[in-house]
Amino acid sequence: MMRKKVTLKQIAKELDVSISTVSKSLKNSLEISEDTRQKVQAFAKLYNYKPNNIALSLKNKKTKTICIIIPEIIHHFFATVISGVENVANENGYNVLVCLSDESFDKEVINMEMLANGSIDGFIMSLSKETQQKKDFHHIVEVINQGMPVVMFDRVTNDILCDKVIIDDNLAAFDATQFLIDKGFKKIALITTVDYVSVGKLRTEGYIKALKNNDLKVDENLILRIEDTENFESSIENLILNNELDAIFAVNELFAVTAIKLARKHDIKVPEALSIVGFTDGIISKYSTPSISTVSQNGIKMGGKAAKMLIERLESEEEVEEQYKTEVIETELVERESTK
Amino acid sequence: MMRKKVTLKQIAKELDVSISTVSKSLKNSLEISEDTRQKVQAFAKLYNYKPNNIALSLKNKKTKTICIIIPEIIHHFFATVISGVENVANENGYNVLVCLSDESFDKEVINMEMLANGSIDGFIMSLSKETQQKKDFHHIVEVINQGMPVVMFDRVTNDILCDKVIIDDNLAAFDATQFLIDKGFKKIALITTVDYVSVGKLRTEGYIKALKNNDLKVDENLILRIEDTENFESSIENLILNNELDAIFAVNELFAVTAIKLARKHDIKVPEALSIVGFTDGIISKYSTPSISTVSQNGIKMGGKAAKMLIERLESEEEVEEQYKTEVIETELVERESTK
DNA sequence: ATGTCTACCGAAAACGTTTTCGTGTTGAAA
DNA sequence: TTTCAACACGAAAACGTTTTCGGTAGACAT
Repeated sequence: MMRKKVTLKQIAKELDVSISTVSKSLKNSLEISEDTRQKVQAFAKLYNYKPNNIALSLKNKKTKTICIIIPEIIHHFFATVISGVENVANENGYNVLVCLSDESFDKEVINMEMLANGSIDGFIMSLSKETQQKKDFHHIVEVINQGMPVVMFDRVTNDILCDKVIIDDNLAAFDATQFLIDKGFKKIALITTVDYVSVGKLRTEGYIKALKNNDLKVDENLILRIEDTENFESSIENLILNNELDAIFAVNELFAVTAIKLARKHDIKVPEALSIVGFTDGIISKYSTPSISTVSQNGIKMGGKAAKMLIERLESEEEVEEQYKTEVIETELVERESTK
Repeated sequence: MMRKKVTLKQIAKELDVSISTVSKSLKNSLEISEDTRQKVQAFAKLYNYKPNNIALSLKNKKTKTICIIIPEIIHHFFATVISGVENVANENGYNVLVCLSDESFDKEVINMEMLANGSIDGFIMSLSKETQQKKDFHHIVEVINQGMPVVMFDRVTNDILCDKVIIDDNLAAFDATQFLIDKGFKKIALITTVDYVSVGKLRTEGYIKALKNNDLKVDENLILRIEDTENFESSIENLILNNELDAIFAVNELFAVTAIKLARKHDIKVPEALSIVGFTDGIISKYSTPSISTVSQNGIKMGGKAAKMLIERLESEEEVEEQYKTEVIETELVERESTK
């Protein structure tokens, strides 16, 4: 019952023809007589012959596999990106290798070096926090210099020339803040990350720009920058208690939902007494109570676009080079129950 | 600046030695003189030589890659499983290819056939709903018969002999129901899936067993079986309104959180007037308000175990065969705010 | 008999490794 | 001087393909 995979060589031997003949027959080459072709094809079908992908990869110098490196798969946003990548990759006959950097620089480097040796045709990646902090991108540069295309998404850097797909974090944050201002709120706090996280920094800038644009003064006391390792609950609690806030703009779901929880803890009603806007339209925003108004970044679309760009570069054959593009995926403010 | 990967052949030519000599030198073979070794190694380092993985795969008939096929990556539980798989895979030098079946039988088949031709060393998979419904497992049987190991997890089937890792869905549901009974609740409803979803069926059985065990009668009106495509909100709403329920046991997070939302809509307070227990400890349960008491199935552990079993089989060399094991991962009832 | 054309097929190279086996050179022992 | 081991290295096969380039046989015309 246990039938190992059959190879061209075995078929050739069995049928007493050459390997070439078998190969050509299976490809319906006209070089081979009708008779022989039929015979070979019948035999191949009987034994369920399928060409060995590895051998093909070696010959073609193409693996039809792309790798996506992300910091965390647990984050809903990254999961949707993978989903988007997988979709268009599959449509184009590519497989997707998933690597998790775990926000670690070393893991990112190891993964890239390990795979840049023929295993895959190209990378799609979002930088780990540690990499963004160190600003060390040599591993990426090296890969690109070897001629392997890289597409970066979401957490990108200007220090690397390659295709990118991002959202306009600055604008999205600007719009979200403006949305709160338009509702008449004056004291609008910001819960953000430390500045080395590229998207956090951009969103902070957007927030500030919106305030200035409306002649509201920027109060540093209302800006809470949260370190990654920090236990941030008490910081947020203080922010809420020490200021009579009208609204909060949080740069991710977790910060937003935590703010809601802590507000409720102190009997501050959301949205009646405090409005909250988050960032990233994930599970939390949709199912929390109240559900959270948030900036939706379409991960599926981002992943799909990134995959499309990568595959186009892979198949455009030979280096149109230096025509790197940065695609901006539009965001959308979805209004839910946490704002009034 | 653009330096393509260097091969043994190129090094050999450059240094005017044979390919064999280069290969052996890099492996520090004693066959080669100290002098030559140094020379070759220096040159290789200079040109950043790394062996080509594809060539190695072809030679060794091992790719050091395993594939995990899941129905959906968006589901938090599956994301955690991937995370677990990735961890132990990486520790053992394996890469992880992720395929999404999208709950579709055809995609599952295509993916497996596509990859079973040398691209990977083994599969870890959870069945798609459609596959479970059709009960057609020929693609999996074929792969196994080719000698490629398969580990199934979570959504498994008795029709296939292979390693498996599951939770005791029946027992977990039993315990959850018993937990509600112990609190003195009599009218306990069940929100579950249709029976062809293996885990849904098992959980339903556990619920029934617990009721019977406590001499509570099983009321079919209190059992809501939800079709996949169905818009289930109104069904749940009816369930809640037409019965004076004490508690609800839901077989997944989504059902649980929806029940909470609908109860609140009709001013039924959770947990004061209605207690709710869910299944799967994901984002929703943790961050919903009230947070949801739920059966936690440790996805990381499940994925890790599955990967471990697969890798052990891959490396145990040659068919200890037919010693298939089924590992049961223990679950845990985490008590939160949705029960009193 | 010679030449040419076509139909059909096989040998071999190539992709990049690893490994077995052989071979030539050296120096020392007999 | 002969013999033999030790040493250093290379040739070649193998993994499974695809593809180019010949080559042979027969048919037909000259």
